[in-house]
Amino acid sequence: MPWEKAFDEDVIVGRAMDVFWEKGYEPASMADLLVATGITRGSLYNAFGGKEALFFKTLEKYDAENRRAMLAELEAIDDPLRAMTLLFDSVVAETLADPLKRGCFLVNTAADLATHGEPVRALVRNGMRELEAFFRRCIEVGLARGQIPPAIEPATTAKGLMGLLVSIRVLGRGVFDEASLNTLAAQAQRLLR
Amino acid sequence: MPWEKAFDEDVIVGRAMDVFWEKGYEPASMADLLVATGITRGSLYNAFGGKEALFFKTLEKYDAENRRAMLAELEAIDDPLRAMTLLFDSVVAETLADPLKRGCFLVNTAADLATHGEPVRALVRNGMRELEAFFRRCIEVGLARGQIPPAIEPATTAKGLMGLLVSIRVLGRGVFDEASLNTLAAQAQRLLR
DNA sequence: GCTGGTTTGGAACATCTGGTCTACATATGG
DNA sequence: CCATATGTAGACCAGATGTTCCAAACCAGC
Repeated sequence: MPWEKAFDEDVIVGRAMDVFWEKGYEPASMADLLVATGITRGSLYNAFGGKEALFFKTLEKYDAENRRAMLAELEAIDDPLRAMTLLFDSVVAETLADPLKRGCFLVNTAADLATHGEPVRALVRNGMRELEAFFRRCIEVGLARGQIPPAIEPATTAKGLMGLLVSIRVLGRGVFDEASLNTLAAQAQRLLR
Repeated sequence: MPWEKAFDEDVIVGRAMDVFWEKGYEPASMADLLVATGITRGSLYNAFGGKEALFFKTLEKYDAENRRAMLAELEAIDDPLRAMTLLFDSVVAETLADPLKRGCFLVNTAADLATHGEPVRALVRNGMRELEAFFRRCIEVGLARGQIPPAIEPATTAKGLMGLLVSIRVLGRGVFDEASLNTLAAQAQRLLR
């Protein structure tokens, strides 16, 4: 009896993601979302429930397609030092390449956590925890292979690297120029020596 | 012929600052601002011109009373290493002490720069530049006094320290716990060795 | 004690907010 | 081929948004 939807939910979530990513939660209006997605109010509320629920879905999608996907790619690299360097370089390159200076959707949301409810907070915390865990694993492997000096502590250094990565994403939104962002990435290397 | 205002502009800006600091620009409504300041619409528009202009004034006040004031205090300390350590420890302590987890008004605004016009962007950039300059001066003095290894480059290391400080302020808003924030501060020390 | 320029309080405004509701379209199961 | 369950379109809603406006209150100088 049902009936096949006239749109692909995932495509709609993707378009809504662009809006939230660029503007943030509050400044993104329903009108913006309707124009960007191309569907009508009725369909949007029927399919997603409302602005907040849609936001959560967009954040989930971003987390899966950007953070998760990138970390998965990097995990596949056998050289942990190279993987970490590549992560920093990719993020800097991505930052410079985006004329809209949207930064990282996850980090933007983290900087604005007070606005959101527990589900969003949990998603952000989890994403960050996994990023930290990625760094820790890389360092541990690097230590085991003798690529990293034994004095380096995996857990604490991982937090430091994560901090620098977060700062690249924040300061990349209009405070720092290209040279300064590259300097930040280089400072991350120093934490591994 | 004029007539003395019934309120102290600076006090009003201070109260408005609390609202913007806690909620951010967009989510802070005029109604919020009127309640918090205790003045009426007419007075607010007459005295400040509007929401955007008022926001700018609150940011200026924050910059002067928090960032500027703190850096001035720290400049007065003769030991540059101690000054930098104190800065990190103070920021961590401040972060932990605030139950509202408001973070740093300047950093919050930086993470959200796209929302704002050139005046705000310039103010944020300037504040950040001065923070970086503070670190650089500290490092230079530390080098001259032999407290810091000669291999340390002042300009690049200053950017790294700034990055870690920014990340403490961002992640302190609900992502990291006390131990992790202290770890971040400790990682900053490692950039000076 | 006027008078002139300001400030104040608050009503009024147009627009926009996110959200609901209903009439209609559509495809599947019987 | 009809009944039904679901999806769509978009009118509609109440309330909030930032802003404007103006009469009344006010103080300083004449």
